[in-house]
Amino acid sequence: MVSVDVIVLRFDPEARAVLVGVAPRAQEPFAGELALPGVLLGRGERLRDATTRAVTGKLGLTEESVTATGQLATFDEPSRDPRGPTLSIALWATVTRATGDLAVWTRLDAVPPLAFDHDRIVADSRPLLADKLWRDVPFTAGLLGPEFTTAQALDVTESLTGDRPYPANLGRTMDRVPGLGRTSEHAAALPKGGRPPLVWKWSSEVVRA
Amino acid sequence: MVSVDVIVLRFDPEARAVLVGVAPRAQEPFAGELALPGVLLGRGERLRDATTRAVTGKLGLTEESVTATGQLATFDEPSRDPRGPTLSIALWATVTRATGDLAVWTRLDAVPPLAFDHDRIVADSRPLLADKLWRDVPFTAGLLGPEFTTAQALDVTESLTGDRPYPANLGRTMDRVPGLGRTSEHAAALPKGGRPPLVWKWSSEVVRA
DNA sequence: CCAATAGTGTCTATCAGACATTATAAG
DNA sequence: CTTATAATGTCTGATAGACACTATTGG
Repeated sequence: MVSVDVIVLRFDPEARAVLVGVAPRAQEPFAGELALPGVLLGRGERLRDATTRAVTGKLGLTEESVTATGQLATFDEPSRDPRGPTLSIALWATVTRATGDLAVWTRLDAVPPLAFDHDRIVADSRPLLADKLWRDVPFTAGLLGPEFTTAQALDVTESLTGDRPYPANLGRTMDRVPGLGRTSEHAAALPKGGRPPLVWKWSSEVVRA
Repeated sequence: MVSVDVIVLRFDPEARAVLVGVAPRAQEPFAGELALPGVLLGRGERLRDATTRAVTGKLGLTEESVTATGQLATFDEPSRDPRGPTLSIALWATVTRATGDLAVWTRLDAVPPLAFDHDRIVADSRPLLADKLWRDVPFTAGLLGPEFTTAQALDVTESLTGDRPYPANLGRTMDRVPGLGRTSEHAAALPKGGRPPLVWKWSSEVVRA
């Protein structure tokens, strides 16, 4: 018995934070409690397919809203599922907002208690996710989307690593990310005033338009 | 069906290189061909236990010769096993020389063609292993043993990363590894002359004496 | 002494961290 | 002009890379 449990991440520009998608469980065990979206891996099924199946089935998102996926680690505690010993392969998925969204979105830095050993999965995975930012291009592009502002990049970095870098330093980091470049465009003016932030874009090889 | 395939590593001071333990397969498919030691994961079995089972069963080493283990990645290509779709969880194990050794030891930088998708597992895992050296303490200590010389540290680094660092620079790296320290001891004199190398040791919290 | 090996001091380039200063917007 | 936000120039300290020089052994 192998289950696939997914840490679904989305950047919310309004909340200025990275959110994790969880959902109340429909069945026992832990019925009604919040849990990471997970499915049992089918025979011969690819991990990538099981990941989108979990995201669409348990969170109600569409297949197109999944922008990137990847592996995290495997959890093998035999007592992690009260129904019997199961292996859990933890994966990440980055998604965009979609219609039919049934998920409960919680800030990555304040995930509520979850069913099974999902608290542990989230806790163990956080440093792995923080490490991917600006290093793993599909992850970073999936999370931030095809274009974004410096201010949003700061928010995402703060959500994942726990502290906010200086803008000048983050700019240097981003200049070294392959496929990412500054544009001369400025984003729309802010509601409360202030200088409009610069827009960054991925080259066409990295993200499909 | 979940199989556990292990990259078994041992440092050979005579060969001055890191070696990988493989063994000819006893059964079809791929009978007679070299392969990584692997076993099917039992129901409720821990990955760590399956790893030692593979190392002792397929390579003939003893349980005590396994000094450390850990995860690498999961391979899910459905056609990787001609008997049908299986998942392979790749793990690493560091071992010491043991009596009853049935393994074929090949240099990590010259692994011969292997059965299944094991060539791919080795290729994909190499950068992961190189990354662990001097960063993952159990891995490094398991590979080098409780004490070792600067010259051996250079050999291991060259085997894993592909190039040989300058001794002064590697010394600085090692000074920053928690639990590792220089001693004032010198190793035995070398056969061909030359200054005897310094000995490094792990503190007692890191390795059991 | 010479050949072989190892250890150490130090110069340089690069990078991460930190701020002060300047720029652009709304009210 | 004030408040709010963003961008940039630049100083400092840490680290990685490179290499010359010194040290210790066997023959």
